[in-house]
Amino acid sequence: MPRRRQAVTIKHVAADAGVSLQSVSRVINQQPNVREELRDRVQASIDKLGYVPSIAAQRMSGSRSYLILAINDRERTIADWRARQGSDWVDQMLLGGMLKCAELGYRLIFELVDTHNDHVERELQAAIAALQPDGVILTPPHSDNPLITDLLRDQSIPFVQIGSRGEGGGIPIIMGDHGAARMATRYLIDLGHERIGFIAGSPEYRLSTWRTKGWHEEMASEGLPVEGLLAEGDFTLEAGRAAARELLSRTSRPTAILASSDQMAIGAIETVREQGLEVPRDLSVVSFDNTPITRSTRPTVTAVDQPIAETTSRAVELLVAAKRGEEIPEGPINIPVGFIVRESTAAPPPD
Amino acid sequence: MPRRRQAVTIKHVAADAGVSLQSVSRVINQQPNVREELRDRVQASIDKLGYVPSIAAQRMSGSRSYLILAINDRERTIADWRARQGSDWVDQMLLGGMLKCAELGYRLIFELVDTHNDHVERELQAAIAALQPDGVILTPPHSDNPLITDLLRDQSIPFVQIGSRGEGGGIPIIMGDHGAARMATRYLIDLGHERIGFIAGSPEYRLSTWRTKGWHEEMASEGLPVEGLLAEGDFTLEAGRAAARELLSRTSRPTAILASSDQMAIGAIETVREQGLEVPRDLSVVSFDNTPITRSTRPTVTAVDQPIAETTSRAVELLVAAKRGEEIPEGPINIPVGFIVRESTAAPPPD
DNA sequence: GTGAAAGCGCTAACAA
DNA sequence: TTGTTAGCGCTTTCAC
Repeated sequence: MPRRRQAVTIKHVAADAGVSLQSVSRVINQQPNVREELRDRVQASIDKLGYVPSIAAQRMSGSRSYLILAINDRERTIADWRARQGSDWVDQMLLGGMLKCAELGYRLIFELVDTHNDHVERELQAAIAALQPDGVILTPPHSDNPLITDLLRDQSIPFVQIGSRGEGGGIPIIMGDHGAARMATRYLIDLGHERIGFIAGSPEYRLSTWRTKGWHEEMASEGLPVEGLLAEGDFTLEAGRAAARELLSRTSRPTAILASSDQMAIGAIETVREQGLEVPRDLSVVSFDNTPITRSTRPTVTAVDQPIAETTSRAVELLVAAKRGEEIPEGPINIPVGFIVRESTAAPPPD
Repeated sequence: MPRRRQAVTIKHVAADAGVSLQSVSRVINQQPNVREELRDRVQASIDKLGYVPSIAAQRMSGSRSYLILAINDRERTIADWRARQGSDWVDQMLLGGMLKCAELGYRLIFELVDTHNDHVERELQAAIAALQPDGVILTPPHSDNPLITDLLRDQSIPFVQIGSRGEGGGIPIIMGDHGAARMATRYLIDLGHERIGFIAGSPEYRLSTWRTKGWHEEMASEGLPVEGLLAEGDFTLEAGRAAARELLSRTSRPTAILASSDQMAIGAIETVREQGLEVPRDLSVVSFDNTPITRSTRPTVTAVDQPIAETTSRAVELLVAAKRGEEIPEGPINIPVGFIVRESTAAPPPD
């Protein structure tokens, strides 16, 4: 392989425009103190030669790499990809993140990091050392991992903590989990349900607690009981089945179930069906996530929509703003969720 | 923002091990002419200090960037992401590509490029100039775009053409479209079908032609007619509906339909149903792709499985091998497809 | 087998 | 407002 050099460098542009390297650099970086005439001349040369700065070189000398690193949990992500069950979390992150990055002249690099590894830090550190990103986007369950947040804070790399209230020193963004759980519970209450079961997600994810709390509060606000109506799962289909079996075995069985993931909701629906009941006639089901599968099952599933694309887009914006030294709003940023009513919910059966 | 420097550089390692920068570089790059004793000593320092080379610096001086660029069609990809219909093409590419890259010490960068743009070259050129990738993975419909292949060839950047027979000068990889279409057609013939309709994909994709040819040949091999049994679509659900309407309007209506995408198959199923027919009782349907949705519709869809992850994985291997100057096999590499039988196929109805 | 020197493309700091 | 200088971290010569 021949050693490949940049086809058009800043030198070519400088020569073509008859100015110094510095002036070209200033134009590229939209810095002040450049006369308009000179700026135009340089820009013309850039366009003419089709010059694009090498991010490697920019990173080498300057303080920016124009790279944003988005971190996801390796095990879980690969499992989702392999399962091919239509979880589009990654796609939605790319949708929001890549487009916003492109808009701002950045590039999104997607990385997998293993939470359940003693070497989380080493792994992350390696990615950081290799890429020198200008910012990092953390997703659950990494968002609140102190090994990770400490590392980033120590190196003063701006980072966003998605699904975190922000104890780690990063910029916290949440997708209204608490409010969403209340909203979904309220929807079921308004349909006439009184015994509403809740299948929580794994406690490793903070949002699990927030959602549980939201459900709990909304129930309490109506004076409805929650005793025996809470089960826990790990977001998987199988967990949904098990949790549903548990909830249905109670003497006073729920007429509705709110599940912390689409997969758990679908597992629950299957279990309900196995017990000779019908959704939504005998029991309503609402899920969290709103992945594509909610639209193709029978019945289709009423779901809380996680605004992942918008959240990631916002995350990129915030990181770039932080890098530029702009003001970042105080406190967790809350991206409002959606609620999509489909076929899996109805009024409870008459007693 | 403070100017952030590499925490541990090659200098630190060199100092720690008491050798020259050069020797450290040689160890990192596994070059010959290093005594084992020295190699071990350097490696120990690397591990101790947690040193990871900066790819920016590597790229600056050397000939490698350790970056592989995967190019997808912008418009189509974003439309898929927005539609949230569960297409997991991107995920499968990442699954195969990222894991193989990680294994080989590379990094996969995912990029979107607009085919229907006069500036394809500019866009691609910009990505190349900015990132200086060691290799590029082209996916349809980019794979055979001469604007793109010429550009890459001129710059002697190794590239893989997925879904191409390789006229562009890159490494061609195909996912057995021709054989897969024959196989699927054969499956239907063996079930007893004689009038098998085919919904082709848009001709912009070469694989559309290959599949059509495969179907045609298999039909011919049995002496079965194809007249009035071919319709064309653009892979979308709506196109599937339209194509199915067309096929069903023919005097001698098919008893089975082979569609070039899952979405078109589902569109076809909906149309079939609207006409008062039932799948698979009155008409069988087979699709190409095997995206998650095939498993959650009613009936579930029998499908040709596109081995996207494996293909991408292989693509990365080949690019790295090419970069190393290793021998690349002649002729298109064919990754075998799978065939998943589900509920949408059965014997044809009695006359 | 090992080390020293030059330079990749760009920007920060300073000088003019 | 503009240009000059000195590196960034690494690899490629080319000496030894």
